[in-house]
Amino acid sequence: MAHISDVARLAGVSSATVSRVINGTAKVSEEKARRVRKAIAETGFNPNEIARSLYKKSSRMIGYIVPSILNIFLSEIGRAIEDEAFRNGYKVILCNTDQNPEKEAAYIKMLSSMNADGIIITANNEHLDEELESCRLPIVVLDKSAGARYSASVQSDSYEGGKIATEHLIRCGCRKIVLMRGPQQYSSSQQRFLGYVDACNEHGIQPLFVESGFDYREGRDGARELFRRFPDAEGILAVSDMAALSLYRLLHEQGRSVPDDVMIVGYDGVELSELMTPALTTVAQPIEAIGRRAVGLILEQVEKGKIEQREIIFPVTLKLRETTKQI
Amino acid sequence: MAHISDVARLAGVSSATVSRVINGTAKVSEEKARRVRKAIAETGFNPNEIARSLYKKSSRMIGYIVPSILNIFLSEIGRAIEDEAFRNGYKVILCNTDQNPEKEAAYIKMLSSMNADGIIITANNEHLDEELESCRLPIVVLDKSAGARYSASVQSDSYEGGKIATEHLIRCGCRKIVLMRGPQQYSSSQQRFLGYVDACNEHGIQPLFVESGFDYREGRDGARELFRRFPDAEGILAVSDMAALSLYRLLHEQGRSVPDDVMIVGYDGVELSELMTPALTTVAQPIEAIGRRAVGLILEQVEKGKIEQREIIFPVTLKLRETTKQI
DNA sequence: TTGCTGTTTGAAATCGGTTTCATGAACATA
DNA sequence: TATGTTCATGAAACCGATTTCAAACAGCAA
Repeated sequence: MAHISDVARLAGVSSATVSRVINGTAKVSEEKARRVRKAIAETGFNPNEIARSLYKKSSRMIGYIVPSILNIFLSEIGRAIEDEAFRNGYKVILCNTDQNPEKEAAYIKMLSSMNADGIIITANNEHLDEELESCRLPIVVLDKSAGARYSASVQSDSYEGGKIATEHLIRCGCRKIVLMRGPQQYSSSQQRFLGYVDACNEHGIQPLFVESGFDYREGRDGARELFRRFPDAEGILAVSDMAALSLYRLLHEQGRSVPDDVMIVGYDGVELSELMTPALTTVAQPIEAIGRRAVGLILEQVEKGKIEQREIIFPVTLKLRETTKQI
Repeated sequence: MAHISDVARLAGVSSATVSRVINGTAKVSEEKARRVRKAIAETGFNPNEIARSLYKKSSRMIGYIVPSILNIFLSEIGRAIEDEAFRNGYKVILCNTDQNPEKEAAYIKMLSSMNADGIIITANNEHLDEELESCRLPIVVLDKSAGARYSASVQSDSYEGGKIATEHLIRCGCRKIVLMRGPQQYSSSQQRFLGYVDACNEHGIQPLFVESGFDYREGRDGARELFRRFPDAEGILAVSDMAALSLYRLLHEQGRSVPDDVMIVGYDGVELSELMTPALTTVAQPIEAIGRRAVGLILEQVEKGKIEQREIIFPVTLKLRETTKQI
């Protein structure tokens, strides 16, 4: 691999001049600039990003820390993050934690020692606060947990999401509506629960719920619990689209028909929700916008050089499809 | 952030000694080692990985280059790669190319300039060969394309996959079997096609096929084409589990019942295949093993310091579920 | 021609680690 | 006691860029 000094020698200039031509950081005579460009082309010089990072104290990397990349919602957000980062000359480090606190801590430490420029994180672990506190990076959380230190949060309106989904089921004629409630350490789960409860109260309906995690497997467990406790549920608010998939499967096994016997509203609005059969009525989050904005906030903080707290909340939309039926 | 020199000063030793204690690269007297460890704890010293990488010419990073992380199969493999990499102290850079040759080239260049230790790639782009050629990194391809330069390939037995899936449909009584054929620049697609054709020929059946890409959307287009050309298909070999999902949806819309009117066999064996309704009969690839092995091969080449060609082929298994029915 | 200003330019310092290499201490051997 | 050997240790070189700073140079006025 050619070094900057090779280019400099070939062009008959100093490496400082080569650096200036590459980065446009100072004026270089047209004559020398031409020679440098020629030498770069001839040697196929590709500046060593590590050396650059060492001096600049920035590696143009953003860490994306998630419990599991198998969570389709998080992977769709990851897709948007990667795209926006790439557009801006940044790379994304994928950090899958399996909800393992040690892995989370290790990744945060690692990102900081790699001069990463920021962290985008979804994690419900209180132990993390300490780690996040000690690292000076801009941190954008996608799930504001109560006391955590972070520079910004990007979310969608979970209260509204819980509320409109519930109201929709009520309009569909459901009276016995059960919420699969997400882990309550996430503020989004709390908000959604509140929206649900408020909608119920406004219509004189008794709020009912079971606890559930977000992924396929946890969703299935949550659904089993739900059927045991509320075998006569008429409408179900799933914790996620993936959980809705598991839920539907269980209903199907029981010979119950959707939406005629039971109605389902999913959450997230992942691509899959539209493609599954039956197509899932769901509360869609603006996934693309969330991912892009998260990156945007990191870059903003990097440019400004200072960390200032921001909270972004996007609106959600209800997608009416085949797992609910309005009368 | 504390530097190694701060630790050295506090412990009353040189930074060389601190480095030796951290890395265990040479003997240090127990007395000094103790002082160093104490100083590290007191300062909260976290070695700068970038500085280390610069000298060592290794950043302990592996690039994972894929057309789209939204492809569940690739994201499940990515999960295994991330896990295995982390176990070995490596990080994974997520490189989503959207099949965009420029993005692919940019990522390869970037990984090489970052002193990455290897690349794991799924890409069908011939233009890439040039880029891959010029970078000295170990490269593991997950889809050996004909002439590309790579150090190793990890795949599963696509010929066998195509064959057993076809034989299964034949055993189920299908005579009119259509293959959704994947892009033929992938050797895996070619092999699967061959397995399909051979199975057909052995049973005196006319091979039929349409072209299709792997993801939801491309799968839906492929499925539409299939129904136009072969409205009376009895059995369909989907190009992927995700395509099978789209396919099922279309059949459902047409009021055709699965498996009674038409049977479907998916491909890949992603988690979703088991959870969708009806559960998908599919040819399962050993996803976990493929991901782990790919990382293993990279690490092997890094240790040996030399690149030697290897080709790994894992066996596939047929998962019998609800979209086919043996008579 | 001299003196002044303003711009190009390269030598050297810098980023923060790791490793080499020379030194000196400790110990064994003659 | 003199000599050889082993081993822990720190100063300095190194990785490959970027940036600082002072010198060289060009342009212009007097």
